[in-house]
Amino acid sequence: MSLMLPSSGDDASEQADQSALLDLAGYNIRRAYLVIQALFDQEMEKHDLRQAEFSVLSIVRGNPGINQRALADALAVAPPNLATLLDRLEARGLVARQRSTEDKRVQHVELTTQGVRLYSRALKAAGTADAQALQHLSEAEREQLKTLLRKIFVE
Amino acid sequence: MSLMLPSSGDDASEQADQSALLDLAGYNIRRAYLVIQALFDQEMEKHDLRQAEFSVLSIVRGNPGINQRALADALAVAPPNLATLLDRLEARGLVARQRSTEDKRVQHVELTTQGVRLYSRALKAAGTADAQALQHLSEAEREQLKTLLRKIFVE
DNA sequence: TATTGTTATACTCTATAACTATA
DNA sequence: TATAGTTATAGAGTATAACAATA
Repeated sequence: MSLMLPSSGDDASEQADQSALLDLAGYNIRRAYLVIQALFDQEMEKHDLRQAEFSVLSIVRGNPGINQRALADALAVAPPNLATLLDRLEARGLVARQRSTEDKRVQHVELTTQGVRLYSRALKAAGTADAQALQHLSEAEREQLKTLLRKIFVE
Repeated sequence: MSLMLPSSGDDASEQADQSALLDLAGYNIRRAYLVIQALFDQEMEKHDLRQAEFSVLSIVRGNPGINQRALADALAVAPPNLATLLDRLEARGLVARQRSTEDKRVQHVELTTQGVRLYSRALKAAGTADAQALQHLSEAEREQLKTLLRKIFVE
């Protein structure tokens, strides 16, 4: 369609040829990531949660009493950034930090009752964003997509 | 393996349960994106190119004389950010901006000879990063992955 | 000495407002 | 009035160094 463009590319209504980039898996992943990220953010905004905050709630929900080190590892977040993340979530009454009695350097993190409630609603919202992003894929295709993606990030 | 953890999550060698997040396509895409992005950056570093700069070179290579407006649209980059991107690439002698004679507001962008040469090498490097990220996928799986991803970002 | 968590800081990306020059 | 491109700036996200408390 935009093959053999004359060397002038004036027409703004003309779409640029992206075939070289579309051959790269990395570019396709990035483009899909941007779409689903936007849908996700739109849903999470309703709960005043950012991506990283939702991930914190999710890991803590599935691993009550996890310490900050393990939490930072699971999230691939640097410890200083986790500290400020938790500051905000704690100030909102969604998580609680408790100093370990066995090793006083360690802090255990838990969801508060309010945190559990918000996470439950946020998880539904995340599912909604997912469903929107995947609306053109069959159930089998959705499973296959996840399977293929995991082959990239699981060692 | 980490199912039914006791409510203490002390052991730092223990991996946190991420099953709730792994059910979400968005999380799988993000994790895969982070992996391929790291490999890509590592390859591009050899050519002193950032992701956005590589994309600029690629679009301009396939659309010589494209104007900045169309280029910004294709890249999903805000015009102010494209301006500084092009400043750097132009200062390095990789692209050239030429004011249109028909509409003096418009600038056409082209690769210089040096830009073509660098892009050619960078494209190979991008392929290398791609191959590393996809090393556990068969050729058929790689094609299917791209097909599935495009169903997400093509409207 | 090494580790957990914190503070402070810096760098990159991205987004917006305000400007210019042209149309 | 609207558009192409620019400058300046502000906000996220991310990364590192230096520190305090504890082991």
